[in-house]
Amino acid sequence: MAKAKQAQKWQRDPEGMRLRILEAAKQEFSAHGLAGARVDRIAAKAGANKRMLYYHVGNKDELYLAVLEGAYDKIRSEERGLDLEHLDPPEAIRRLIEFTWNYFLRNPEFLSLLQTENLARAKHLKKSTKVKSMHSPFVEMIRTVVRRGVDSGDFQVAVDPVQLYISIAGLCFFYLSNSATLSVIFGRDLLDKKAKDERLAHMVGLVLAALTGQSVALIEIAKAPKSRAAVAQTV
Amino acid sequence: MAKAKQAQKWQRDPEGMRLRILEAAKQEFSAHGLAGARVDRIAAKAGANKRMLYYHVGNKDELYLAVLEGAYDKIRSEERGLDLEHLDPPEAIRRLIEFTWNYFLRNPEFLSLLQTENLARAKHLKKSTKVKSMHSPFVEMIRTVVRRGVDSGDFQVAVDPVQLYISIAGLCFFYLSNSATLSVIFGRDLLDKKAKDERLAHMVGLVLAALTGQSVALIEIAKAPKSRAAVAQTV
DNA sequence: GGAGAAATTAACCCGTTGGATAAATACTGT
DNA sequence: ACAGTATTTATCCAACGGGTTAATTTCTCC
Repeated sequence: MAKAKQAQKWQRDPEGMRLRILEAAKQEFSAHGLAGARVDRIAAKAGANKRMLYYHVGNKDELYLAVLEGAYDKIRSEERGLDLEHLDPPEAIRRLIEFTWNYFLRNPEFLSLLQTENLARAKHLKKSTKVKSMHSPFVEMIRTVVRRGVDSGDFQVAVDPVQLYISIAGLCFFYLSNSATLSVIFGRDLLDKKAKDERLAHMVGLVLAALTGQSVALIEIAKAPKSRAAVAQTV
Repeated sequence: MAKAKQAQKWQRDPEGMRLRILEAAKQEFSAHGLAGARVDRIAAKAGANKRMLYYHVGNKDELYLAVLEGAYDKIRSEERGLDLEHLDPPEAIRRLIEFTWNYFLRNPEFLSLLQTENLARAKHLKKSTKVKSMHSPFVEMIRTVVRRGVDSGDFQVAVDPVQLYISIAGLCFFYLSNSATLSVIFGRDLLDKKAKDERLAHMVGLVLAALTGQSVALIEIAKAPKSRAAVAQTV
């Protein structure tokens, strides 16, 4: 048995163990939801023992909350790196949409976790002390962009930054988190490369057109020849 | 015990029983998800016996699928009554948004069910033969509206009806289905009357502005008199 | 009014699951 | 090298949950 050798690899490594547990838990919770998640599977996936979860993190609920907090922590910290301040307003909005879209694409477990937590009506999140304090300065970042856009004349109207953010997140989130049922309903694969490119173009066009009033590059549906066209068309 | 009397009320009523079971199951599944739902609770809520579920519908999965199909059936049939054909395009879009928004508000279990099913990557829905055939002529309805809008000059650009529908649904869906976590994050109650009114106005403004290019009535944040600032300002 | 089918109930079965107990093993400082 | 602590493992179990078996009641139609 190579067991001995393997075991050696991470014997007595509390930090690493905790991380592996959280990672495995993230996978499990996002794949099966809170009730569907199996503690033993998490343990197995983490190369650990069930008892370890309780030792290092706590019971199932605490484990779940830890995963959730970690997920929020991650996106908030990436958001902080966006520095929309130095872009001209329309470009800043475009970048915000692209970031959100790509983040959701890169982190599908994040979407699942949010869905799971919302099905529970945020019961667990409400208990979190950490998350509340994260209240990212993100909203202010957006508010500033909007204000600058209005001042410069790029935007025709001042939008509530929270509404705008929810709209952008919603456009991205719904498409991705519901792609499974939508694909069945509409009979198209919404996750192939072409479809995703089109979606991004559509969203950027929609939001920018609404803000600037220029339907330039609005919605690209005027499909071109064979290429993914998807491009817009100035009207 | 009034038990005897009560029991009399719906003794031997297969149709009614099936309906009560499905209704109870809808509640349970939307409240707890598939894995979290408890067959016994459904039975109790339906005023039935656990065995009855298996007798009338089948096992837990079949029950779940039946609920899901019922939910889709309901929204599709209501959608058919929209007759957007007789409205001028911008008005038709406004009505579509309002319908979607109100339907989601009136049927929160529908949102939960969709979330649940998407967490399962539509595993069950794919097995449904019924749902696929429902592929509502809804998309065509929207396509027609868009085409008319372009022809009349109301809309500046032709949008893919599926993208448009997903955008509208997404704007409504995300706000409502994620209101629990969003409320925590942003520290506002997103479900009070005022917030909901603002949201509807925002969405209508956003979509219509994008389509027509008229930012008129874009984002209505130009709230009235005494209400708490946060208001917009037409620029 | 009674035979047979349909509907309903009560009781049980048995694998699973979250969690707990206690023992073993590795590491630390002295 | 040894006492004490931190980490890990091997088992156990009581509760629960989905599903089944078999008996009971109610209806229907003759």
